Amino acid sequence: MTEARRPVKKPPMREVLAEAAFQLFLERGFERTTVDDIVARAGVGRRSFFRYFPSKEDVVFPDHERCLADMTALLDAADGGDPVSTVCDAARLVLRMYAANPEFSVQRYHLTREVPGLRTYELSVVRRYERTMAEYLRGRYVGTPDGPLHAEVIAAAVVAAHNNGLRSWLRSGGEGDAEAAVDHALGVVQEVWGAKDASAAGPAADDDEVVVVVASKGTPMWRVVQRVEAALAED
Amino acid sequence: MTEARRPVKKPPMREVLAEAAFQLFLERGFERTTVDDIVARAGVGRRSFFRYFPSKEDVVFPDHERCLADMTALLDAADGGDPVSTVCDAARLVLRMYAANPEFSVQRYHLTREVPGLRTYELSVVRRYERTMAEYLRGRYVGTPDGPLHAEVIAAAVVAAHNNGLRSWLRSGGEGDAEAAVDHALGVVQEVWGAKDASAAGPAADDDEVVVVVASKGTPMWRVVQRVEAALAED
DNA sequence: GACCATATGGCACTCAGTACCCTCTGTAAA
DNA sequence: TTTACAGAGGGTACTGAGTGCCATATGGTC
Repeated sequence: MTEARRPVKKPPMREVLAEAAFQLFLERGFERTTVDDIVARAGVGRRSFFRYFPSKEDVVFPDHERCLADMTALLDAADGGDPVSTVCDAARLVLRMYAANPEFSVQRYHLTREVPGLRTYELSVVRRYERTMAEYLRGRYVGTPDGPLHAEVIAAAVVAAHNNGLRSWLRSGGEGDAEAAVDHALGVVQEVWGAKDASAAGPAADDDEVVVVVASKGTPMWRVVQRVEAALAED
Repeated sequence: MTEARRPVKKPPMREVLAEAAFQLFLERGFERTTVDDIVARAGVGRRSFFRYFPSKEDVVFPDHERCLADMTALLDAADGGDPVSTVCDAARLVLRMYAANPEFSVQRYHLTREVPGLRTYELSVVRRYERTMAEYLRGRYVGTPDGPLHAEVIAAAVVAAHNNGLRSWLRSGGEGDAEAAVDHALGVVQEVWGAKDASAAGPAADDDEVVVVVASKGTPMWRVVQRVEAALAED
């Protein structure tokens, strides 16, 4: 058996296409760039483009498919623990994908803001993350009253919080601390919906321990929640 | 030529097109129906279709544009009161639009479930409602810490809750009580995020009144919230 | 009648996406 | 070596959505 060494001869066509497409999108805009323009710059046949990307929009989000798979794997592997906390970890997976390529993410952000077709496409991508999280939560909440409802509301809240933190980082040009922004945003959701990490924080406090909260009537609920949360967090 | 007699009452072309299109979508499916099929059945020119509907998908959601305008008007006219409660009222506006034509809504629901293109389009529509609500909340939360974040999270939660109630009604074939389903779902969100209607429930309780809640550590936050809320609601 | 605005139809065009078939190249079996 | 095979990429023609432009009604006004 003669094994021929195989030095990587060509850069993968997928990357060549994505690179050429992104350059053109930045130069002329998404809508004024045709698929023929892309394949011309990439020096390949038109048919090849659609072999690697099912649509022109897909080339703008080349890594989401893998990230969604990662999230599914993370949730499948998650055992016990606060469901909301687990889902927040799943959201952080998406953030890290963005943070891995700051300049690309920022450019894509501006591109997506301007092109309605890309905004819509991004929505469908985000929706898949949300559904994945909601599915996981639904499994964790079986038997509890309004389990599916809670699952969907919490997933939506987590996604909204994540996106808020992510966008504020993207608006800053990728300069600030993305993790911190998202952690803070997710914290707001966890304060309200999370079971608090009592069960995960070492020896759980006795169930007999109690906290007392005093509030005046009419206080906005999330203020009450913040105080309750603070009280429950005390050690 | 000499055929000058035309007592046609001029049924609005928009409705004629929407009717013809929906019939065909139910008969052959959305993707196997071309715009040419639609205009042929409607007996009008192809160009007229795109005059009334910017895309083939739009004809499936002919009333959302008006509903969005209604929601904007409602929020513009809203004064004072609990912001979350106001936004929930805005969501109920959408529900009532669906409930006004149960059979149409149910058929459209099944159509949308099956056709990816329609699902994506619906996402973009829902997103516009969500942004409208978030925009309103952002205005109401100016000056409060993390106002924009709260605005987006609450809007997302309200939309998710609304859609949960709406979908459960649609799945039932439009038989049950849509308002009740959505009210219950929105109630879950309001329990957590709402300021409770103390300021809107007649003579507000004195700010000096207090409630005391006792909870064991590790209690899921929303259980705590339910009890706090119940306590705050007492008269 | 002439005049004007609006509504509609017709036609041609661009471009995304698909189906089908071709070539090329490297590999394994005869 | 020849043959057979497989997989990557190229080429062509087609469908169908959406747009621009222009011609043609229709209805109202002076």
